[in-house]
Amino acid sequence: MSIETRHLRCFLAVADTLHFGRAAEQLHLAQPAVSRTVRQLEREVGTELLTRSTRSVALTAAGEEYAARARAVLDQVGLAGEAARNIAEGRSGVLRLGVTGAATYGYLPDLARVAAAAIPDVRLHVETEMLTPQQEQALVEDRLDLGVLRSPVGSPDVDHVVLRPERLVVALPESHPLAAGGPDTVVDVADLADEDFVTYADRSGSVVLRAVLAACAEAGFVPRRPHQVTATATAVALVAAGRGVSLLPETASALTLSGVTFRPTTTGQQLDLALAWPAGRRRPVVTRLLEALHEAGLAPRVPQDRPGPRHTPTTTPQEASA
Amino acid sequence: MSIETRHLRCFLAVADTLHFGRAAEQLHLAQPAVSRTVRQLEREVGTELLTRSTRSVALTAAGEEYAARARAVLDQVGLAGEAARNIAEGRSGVLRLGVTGAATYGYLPDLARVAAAAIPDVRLHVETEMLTPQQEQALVEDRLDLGVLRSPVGSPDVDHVVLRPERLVVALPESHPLAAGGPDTVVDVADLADEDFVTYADRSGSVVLRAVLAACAEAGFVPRRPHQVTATATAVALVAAGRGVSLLPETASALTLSGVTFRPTTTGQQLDLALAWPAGRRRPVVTRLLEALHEAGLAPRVPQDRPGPRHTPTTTPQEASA
DNA sequence: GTGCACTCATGCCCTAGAAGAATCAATCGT
DNA sequence: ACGATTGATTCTTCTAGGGCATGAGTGCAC
Repeated sequence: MSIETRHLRCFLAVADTLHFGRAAEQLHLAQPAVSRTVRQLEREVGTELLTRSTRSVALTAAGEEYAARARAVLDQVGLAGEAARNIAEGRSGVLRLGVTGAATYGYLPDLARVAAAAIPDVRLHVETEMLTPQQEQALVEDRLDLGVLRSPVGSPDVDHVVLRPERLVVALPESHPLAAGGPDTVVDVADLADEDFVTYADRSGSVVLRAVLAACAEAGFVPRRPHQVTATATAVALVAAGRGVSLLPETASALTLSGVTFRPTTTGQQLDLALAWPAGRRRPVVTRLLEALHEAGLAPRVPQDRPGPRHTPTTTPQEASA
Repeated sequence: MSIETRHLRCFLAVADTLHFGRAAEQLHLAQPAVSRTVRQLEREVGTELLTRSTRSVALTAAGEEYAARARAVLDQVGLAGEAARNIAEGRSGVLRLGVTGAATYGYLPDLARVAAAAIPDVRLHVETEMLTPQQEQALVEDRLDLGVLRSPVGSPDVDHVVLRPERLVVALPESHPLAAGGPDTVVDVADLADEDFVTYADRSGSVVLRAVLAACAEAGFVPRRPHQVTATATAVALVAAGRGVSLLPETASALTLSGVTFRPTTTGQQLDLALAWPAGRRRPVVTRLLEALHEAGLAPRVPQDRPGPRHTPTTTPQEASA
């Protein structure tokens, strides 16, 4: 046999009242049951916790210590349940978030602010510079809870909601002739034909890269791409250094580096910033965040999670909270 | 019904193996029992902890959190038992110690050193300047575990062992004529007849005061006592300030203050420094300390605690460990 | 000092509920 | 499509936790 919380509750009742009968009453038990249960506990612990002398009861020094710890244990059991419920109902917990390059600067700060305000006890685990397909896979494999990515979303096991249509803007060195006009001066993509381009690297599936190449093709040229980067900040830094120009989603213009100016462009290419989650097993904390974002005007209304494919978690479950 | 450690162990086994059958095996139970117990736990906690899909099992986020906390709870239950056993076997715990005035300086430091060395996890709660009868009463009433006091011990409910016979020494201002000789020069008590004496106050039962008065009577005079103090250090300080002389137990001479010299005296009065504990309920930590003191040559051999009067703890039990 | 009242322990019995066995249902892989 | 695997369900069995009656020890009253 081993120690059950029943034993602890019983012992604590006696420790509080210093009276078996009174303790029994308090526990809605008969006195002999209390006697036996406490004795079992002592036997299990391996030492006397109470000094009984048919007329009175006192705690031994060991019993004092044990009582304090037993109380802590019962508290912890209660708190554990509360913590679990909080997580289950989205009031706390780790939210594993993936973010594409540009959205890190134009959307993540707002999201983080809303999350902190709406969910008292949320901890964000953010992975940035994740391409859309990477995020999709991570969502399906339960390595992410929520992705900030660009549609189109391919996987049927990932649900998403479009946040806003985005145009491509051009990042120009401040000294560039095309940056001469006011901030609203629209730059014709065709005028960039002779520029060096800073683009994302040819990793598989960058939605932005595809849009950039399409915009250039639309304007009738294939961009020269001497500089290829994997992080948005690097692209902007290279532009600031005068190494070329870069077509980026609007959100990237939040990343203001001295020496860089952003201008709207003529391209019809459109990028959709979106939030995505695993279909059918959207975490409550995600649902709560989506609602908060909606209320803050940072996301559209999002319906209940559809039952979805209930994909059996195959490999890695959620990582343990450290 | 409420949550028992049985539920936690069951759940943790499943959380570890992610397999009900395997968990059952590990727990020496049949699979259905595990199923039911985990379900009970979930019902009790109020939320799903596991995602089951007949082919596989995974923890929910709430389950991850709960598992971590449940593990902590079981650990704590184990540690609580260990802590209790340690206290019961005298390897740790609070030792409430009373010390008479002079012994604070001549014996307590040694005792504290030995205690720290012999008992890994002991905490001393020391009350100093306690007169012998005060200590006796505190021992009987379970407000002290061990007293450093002076025999004779009156109460039959207090056992004691004499540490050493002590002579009275005289504390003299450095400039005093009697302090002229070497440190071994014996001072005749009769020569102090015309001095101002610094003595303990006339509180009831100071063994030292009684011995001092007896020594003076022996030498044929009644001391003039313009200064009465309640703390040994104060007495020595007053002597240092040249306000008088003081007869003190040898142990007090460990309290070297500049301006004070100690000299042996001719008096036959004897004081016994002793260790005392409540008869019949000597705490294990005390027993252990007594043994250690014996091994260090700081106390005589002390026998097992006699069964004693097994005095029912009437009023205050041991104070809770803070 | 004797008796009474109080309180914790013990023995016996009973039943609630925990565990086992057999079976079902769902899902994945071949 | 079928078999293998695995968790859930049902029914039965039996353990052990709880109640009742009682005993034993102790302090208190008179």
